[in-house]
Amino acid sequence: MMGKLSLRDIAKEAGVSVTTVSFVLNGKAKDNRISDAITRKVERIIKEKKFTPNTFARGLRTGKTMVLGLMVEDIGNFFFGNVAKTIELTAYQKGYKVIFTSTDNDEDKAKDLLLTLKHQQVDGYIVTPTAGLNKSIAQLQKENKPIVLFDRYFPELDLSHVILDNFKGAYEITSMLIRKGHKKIAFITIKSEMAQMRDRLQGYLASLQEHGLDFENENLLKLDFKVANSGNYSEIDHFIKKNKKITAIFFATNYLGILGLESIIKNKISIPDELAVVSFDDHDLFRVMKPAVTVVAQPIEKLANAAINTLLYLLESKHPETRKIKISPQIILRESV
Amino acid sequence: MMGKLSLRDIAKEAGVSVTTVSFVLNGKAKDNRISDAITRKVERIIKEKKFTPNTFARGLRTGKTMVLGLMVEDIGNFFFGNVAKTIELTAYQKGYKVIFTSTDNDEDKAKDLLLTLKHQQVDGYIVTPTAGLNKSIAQLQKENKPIVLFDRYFPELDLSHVILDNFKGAYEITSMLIRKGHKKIAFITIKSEMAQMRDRLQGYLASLQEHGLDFENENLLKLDFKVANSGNYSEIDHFIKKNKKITAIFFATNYLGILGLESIIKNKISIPDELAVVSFDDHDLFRVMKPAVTVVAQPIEKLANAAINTLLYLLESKHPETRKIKISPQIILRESV
DNA sequence: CTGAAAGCGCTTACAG
DNA sequence: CTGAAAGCGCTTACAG
Repeated sequence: MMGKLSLRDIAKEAGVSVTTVSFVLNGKAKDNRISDAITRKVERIIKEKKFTPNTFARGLRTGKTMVLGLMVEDIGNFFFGNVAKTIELTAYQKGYKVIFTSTDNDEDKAKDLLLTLKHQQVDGYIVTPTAGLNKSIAQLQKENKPIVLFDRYFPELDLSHVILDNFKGAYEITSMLIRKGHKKIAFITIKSEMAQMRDRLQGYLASLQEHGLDFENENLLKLDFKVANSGNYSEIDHFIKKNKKITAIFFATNYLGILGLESIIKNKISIPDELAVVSFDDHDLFRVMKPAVTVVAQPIEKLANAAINTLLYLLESKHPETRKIKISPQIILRESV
Repeated sequence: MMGKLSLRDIAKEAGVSVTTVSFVLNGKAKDNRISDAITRKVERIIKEKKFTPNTFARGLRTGKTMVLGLMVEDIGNFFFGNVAKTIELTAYQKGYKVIFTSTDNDEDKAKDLLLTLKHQQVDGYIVTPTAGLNKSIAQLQKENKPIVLFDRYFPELDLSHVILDNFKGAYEITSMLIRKGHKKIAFITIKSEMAQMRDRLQGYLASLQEHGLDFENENLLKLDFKVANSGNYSEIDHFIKKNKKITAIFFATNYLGILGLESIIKNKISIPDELAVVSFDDHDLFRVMKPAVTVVAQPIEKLANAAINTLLYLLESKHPETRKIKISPQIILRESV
């Protein structure tokens, strides 16, 4: 009795053809000059019977699936989990479903997942790319699939993307440290070719230069991380013990910051008196701990909504243009500086 | 050129009928006595052309969608985010896609989302129910939809579920505190009728009783929380300041624990010397902070895999039986006791 | 202002 | 051992 209704049933009930019902259902009644009286009658019956059209018949016919594919690094982490949540919400309001996958920053896995999404015939993609994914993405682009890169992008591809203004965030927080009198500011980051990590480093360097400070190579630590939290604590610990001259440390990601804090606490270095600490990306820990840590925060909802709205634009526009969006980060001042 | 292939194209290429191709595709070649030679030829062509059958045509025809609906409290939090990730992975390996939704513990939203999932015609459900969702769930059950409740359940419904053994976790960690000599143990929880919160309280009470300790009402705090992190810090702060006699606090959820730690740190109470602290649910913060916090952890992968495997069993079995699974929690001893 | 009918790409009962 | 054909429930170009 439930879910077994078809257009034909509604048509019979209303005494009209399935064509008419279909037009009403799709808001094309006006365009096809269906009379108001009939439109209203059909609408009433649809409501009464709680009729919802069969997704598969519709998908088969139109080639549209109303499903979007979301590929993130790790749906289990705070940032991407909340991004997914926001995207899902907005997508649902527009009638789209979202299926998601986690790459764990593994290039081969990411390539596979992209193919899987393609086989699902998703209508559009929001992708947090791994390194090396540019070819697969370019292929998808060639097939005219609407696609939005998120959090990272490939400078060489002319594709819509939504990213944080990493340069600006790093620049501003470094400048803030300098204004507070710090001259020896360490920067701890990961070895990565991805644009967002490069931009953070550039922001740090630009701020030093602009303020007439020399960059000292011994103040830069580049760690070998494949995945967030895979981390090796001892290198950071060693670096902190060795570099007694630095008065401030800027961690380029939150998991680096957490590792660093572990080391700083263990070495009984007092924050912020002996050492000021700032980090990219907010985290519960930074907010709750004493002293709380100053961060460059990513406005999650803003980023997520920019991504889904860009994708919806690409889907709905006949001749869409590439949109490249940079969201300004938000500096949250806390007690660690 | 891509994705435009149909059964007919493969059939033409192989010089057989679409029927034959369909049988091969669905592993029914043997049953229908298709010759090995032809089977292999068709398989080769399918592979060469990278043919994948149209999901919608298949769904329309079979009524199966190969999509599962996952409804959690909040995909953005650590626990549910990682549950979703594990479920997604196992489901994909079995050829199912997963669409997810977050209820934010809002009963009306949950009801709505359940209907939405139904309209998507998902093949099965994994649901973290909110209070008051029993009727909607019962309705779904009446329609013979495979459904697994997760994290919480309705004692009055005979439905498959996968939950943590909350009673056992609370009982064991309370007993551990008592063995360490604590006699005044506070329990801070939320006002909730859901079984899992009740079981935690019961575990705490049972342990006190078993060890000959009287339950004292002033040691129990029940807070009015609708959603995780909506929290009102001042009540906890007030409770901690007021109850000077307690030597240990057991927080019934991790967000309560985090709020509590904020208060304890602010009041400069020393852990574990003046006050031992334990919490239900692990969290990054509990692991990293000094002193690290002892917790009753939920084995996320075990829980998630039990849920998806139960659902797959319900989907694949002709006459499935209800499965009610309790997973044992894991006590992680850290420095806070 | 409205309807009859083709066709999207599958699966499967039936016929041989 | 294999194929012709119906039908799942829609959308829409076409005819009136």
